[in-house]
Amino acid sequence: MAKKQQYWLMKSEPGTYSIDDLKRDKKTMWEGVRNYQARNIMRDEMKVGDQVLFYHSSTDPVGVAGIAEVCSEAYPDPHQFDKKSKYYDPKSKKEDPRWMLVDVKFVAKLDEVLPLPVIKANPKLADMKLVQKGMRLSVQPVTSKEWKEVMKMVGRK
DNA sequence: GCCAACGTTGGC
DNA sequence: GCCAACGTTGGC
Repeated sequence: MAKKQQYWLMKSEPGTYSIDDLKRDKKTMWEGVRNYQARNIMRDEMKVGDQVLFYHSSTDPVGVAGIAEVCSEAYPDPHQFDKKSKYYDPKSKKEDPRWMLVDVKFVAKLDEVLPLPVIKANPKLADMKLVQKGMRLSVQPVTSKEWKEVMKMVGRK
């Protein structure tokens, strides 16, 4: 069976890690996710080759800043065992890690951020998880329809 | 910086 | 297992 192309949206505060950082690094561990739903998506659903909208939160302007691609299977977030890390989790055991992550690689930086209000103003994107009230998940699914519409809006095929 | 919405923790 | 208190997220 042919593998179906999957799409996601991942949020990051550019002060912590921006699309420019990813462009420089080429590839990064998506560390520090401490939310079970987001973890479950990374652990159970993400596949190498999945396409990712790289979203900048808590900044100006807020919105989609670039495109990335999942480039590893899920594995334990090493920071959860590092006492000095702010992502340290004393309740996580080496033999039973609580937090998983994937690696993500740089694909493209948008010429301009696609701002959240513009996304909200597009009726075709009204069902996007991102624009739902109270939606705070930092890793969330995007449908192929939504992906295509976003690509159209940013002038990519 | 504010605050609404949500998730997690812990007492009972 | 309930739920109040607390912490975090994230838009504005």
